[in-house]
Amino acid sequence: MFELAADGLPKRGELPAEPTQADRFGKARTAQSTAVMEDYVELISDLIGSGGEARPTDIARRLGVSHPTAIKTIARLKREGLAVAKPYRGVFLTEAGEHLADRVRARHRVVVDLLVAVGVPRDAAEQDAEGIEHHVSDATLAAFADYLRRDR
Amino acid sequence: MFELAADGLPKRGELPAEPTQADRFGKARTAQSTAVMEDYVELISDLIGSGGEARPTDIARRLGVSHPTAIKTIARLKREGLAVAKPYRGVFLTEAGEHLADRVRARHRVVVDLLVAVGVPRDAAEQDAEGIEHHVSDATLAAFADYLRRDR
DNA sequence: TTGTAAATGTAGCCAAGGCTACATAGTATA
DNA sequence: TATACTATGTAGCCTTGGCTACATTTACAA
Ligand SMILES: [Mn+2]
Ligand SMILES: [Mn+2]
Ligand SMILES: [Mn+2]
Ligand SMILES: [Mn+2]
Repeated sequence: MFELAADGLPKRGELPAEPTQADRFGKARTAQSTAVMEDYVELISDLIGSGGEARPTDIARRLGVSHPTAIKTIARLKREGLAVAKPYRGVFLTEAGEHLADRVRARHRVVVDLLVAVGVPRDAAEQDAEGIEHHVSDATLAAFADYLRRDR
Repeated sequence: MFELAADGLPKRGELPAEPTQADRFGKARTAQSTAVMEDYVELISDLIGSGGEARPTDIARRLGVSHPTAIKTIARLKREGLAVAKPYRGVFLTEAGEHLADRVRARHRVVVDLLVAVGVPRDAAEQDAEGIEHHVSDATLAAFADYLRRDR
């Protein structure tokens, strides 16, 4: 079974060898696994930025999930070093969490703007961006930003 | 708790009332839950279309997952009426599965083309499309197609 | 201050989608 | 045909991210 890439085509020789279809699917799965945490840190940052505090109940309502679900995901954020929270006090972001929130928010905005710029109706753009954003790589994000700069 | 939308803004009165942030997150989660099945039916259709048969081992290798994982997901496809398979025979798509595969394949192509058209490098476009495609609504897809028609 | 409502937390369940280890069935070859 | 390799299937485990039901804590108002 050597000398055959996963898509069935013969390898052309030396490495690095272009990414296989399996690589692409794997990366898409990885991106997906970070999507929930990205939405949480973005939302927590927004809540703190506007109202002052991010309570689990508010987070749950805004995300449309039950409060135990929100609490469990917040526990994961803490485990991963993105947030801190003490019982009955609000949730706060660590430095790492803030940085992630900033990047996620910027990317969200660029994705919506790009969609609108190519003609997607505002509502659909807002809706679809919520999922699309988590699969936009740095290279694609840069291309989107370039396009928007050229376009306007 | 009446008269307040989930984002804290007062409702303007009659229905339908614009989608809340919670609605958007919810729909993004729904889209995600269909992503794996979409990739499977597209791949099964491709394998049958080119080689003639879609064996669980080939499916697993192309997706970059273990074969038990592939078999379990194929079982789900059968449960949902998208595929049929008998032990030690290949996997086949039902009418519904074929239709889904056709739509998914078309959408995949449009997404890649759109990304390339706005300036995303080919590699990044191929990669990111694998995740993005599952979050592109019909409205957005139509806008993409329009853009491509205008553009070229 | 005391009583109630809201917020928070805990326990325990589920399905999806991963995995490894092992068993069985088919296929090809010596 | 006997044997070995490959493909398929099964069992059992894990994590994520949902949920409901119930317990506890806090905040607020009477
Ligand atoms: Mn999102
Ligand atoms: Mn977002
Ligand atoms: Mn895909
Ligand atoms: Mn695809």
